[in-house]
Amino acid sequence: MTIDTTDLTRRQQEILAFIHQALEAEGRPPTRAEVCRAFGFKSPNAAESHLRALAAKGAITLEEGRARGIRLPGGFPRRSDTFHDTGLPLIGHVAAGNPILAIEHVESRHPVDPALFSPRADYLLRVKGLSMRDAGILDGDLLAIHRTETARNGQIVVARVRDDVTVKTFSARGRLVSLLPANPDFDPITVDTEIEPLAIEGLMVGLIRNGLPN
Amino acid sequence: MTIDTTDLTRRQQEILAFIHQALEAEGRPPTRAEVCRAFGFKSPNAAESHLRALAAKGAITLEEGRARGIRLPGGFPRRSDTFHDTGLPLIGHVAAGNPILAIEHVESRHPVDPALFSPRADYLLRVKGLSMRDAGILDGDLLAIHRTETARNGQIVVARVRDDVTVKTFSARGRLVSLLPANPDFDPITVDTEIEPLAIEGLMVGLIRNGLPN
DNA sequence: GCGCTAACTGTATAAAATAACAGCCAATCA
DNA sequence: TGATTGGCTGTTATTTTATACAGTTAGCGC
Repeated sequence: MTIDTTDLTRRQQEILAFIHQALEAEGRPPTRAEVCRAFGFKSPNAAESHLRALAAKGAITLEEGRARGIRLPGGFPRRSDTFHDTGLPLIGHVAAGNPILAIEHVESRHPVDPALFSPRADYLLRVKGLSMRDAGILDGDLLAIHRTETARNGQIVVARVRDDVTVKTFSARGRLVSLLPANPDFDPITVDTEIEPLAIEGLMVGLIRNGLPN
Repeated sequence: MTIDTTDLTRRQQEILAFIHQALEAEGRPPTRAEVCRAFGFKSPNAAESHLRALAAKGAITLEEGRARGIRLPGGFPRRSDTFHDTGLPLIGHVAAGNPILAIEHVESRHPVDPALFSPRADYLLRVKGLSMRDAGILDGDLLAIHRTETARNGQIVVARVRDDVTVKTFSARGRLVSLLPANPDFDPITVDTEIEPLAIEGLMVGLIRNGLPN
């Protein structure tokens, strides 16, 4: 019994791909809220109706009343095949307001083993600018990012503040969170998390630079 | 890196086994309530305290405030063996006087596609020290090296001077060759090539950093 | 234009799940 | 003997998550 994905809409295919990716990266299915965050939906019902549609077409099954009750028919995919032949997705231009992992943003795939990094890398992000220069992160570098929503002080994170995505050093003191650049030419960003939302998109777990020095 | 299960109690091992089993069978970690049902506990706190104990011993990690937030450390089942034959050799301690690519020095192999870099990488070299800090090369980084014996000014090279191997920026003026650090705390090395032999071992074509900052 | 569907926003609420607090009992160890 | 630890019961507050209901907008076929 195979799934016929030809009758899935483009968007539904993206949602399905995200579910696979979440299973791969997190080891468990996403919640409705996590789907919303990934795609930038503002209503949980957007995710809900997509999941219903996928379930109606047999692409997934939904367990009623259970947290993370999304299941893939034919069992849980082997943790290896999905990324193995394809490598890590390189996320390109992260346009403001857009979900970081939307398929449209996958610029290419790089033949890098996610297990090269620990915790494992979920995707690559191309750095623009020199705001983390003194941390050895230069313009054009690829950052290996592990998807997570929590961070500890001193870790370098991908953070989203009001539809703006940046890479900075994380530093929290109570409800105040500072995003520190590693370059005196740039100013820290401080956010009161009870006033402005701050979302951690991921944790830098590695770096890849390719090319000769300019 | 394996988890030392010898310091887990019998009951804790049973709980851990159940978590593995749930992940295998359901494709997601169990909730406290599901642990209770599986073991016949009448209080969710029974499961909670077992999970806390397992987390304290490093057998699992717990994500705070997340449904089914149990994770197995190290991401998931390791499969670093896959790329073993295909990856790039990582050259360890480059003993003075020895050819850099002697088999004895191959510390390990890293699952990296040589074609990720251009020109293609032939091996990886682990950087020691901070003499190239301002070029974004930090202590512990892996440099992707393309074997060549020639270099142009401004390129970062692996050079051997009198049985000493270093990574520096190449700069030639006539018969004088300077190896320039990218850190004001270090001094350039200048060599008169008609007096002292200087050998270029290779050209830096990329960089890989894995691990969290600090 | 009309009905239909996909793809959402926005609001609300109940159920599921986490996580804290206060205990009890038996075994082990100093 | 007292202190500590593992392994639980019982209760409850709070957060997370699922899911229902009521809309909006845009495109597509007729």
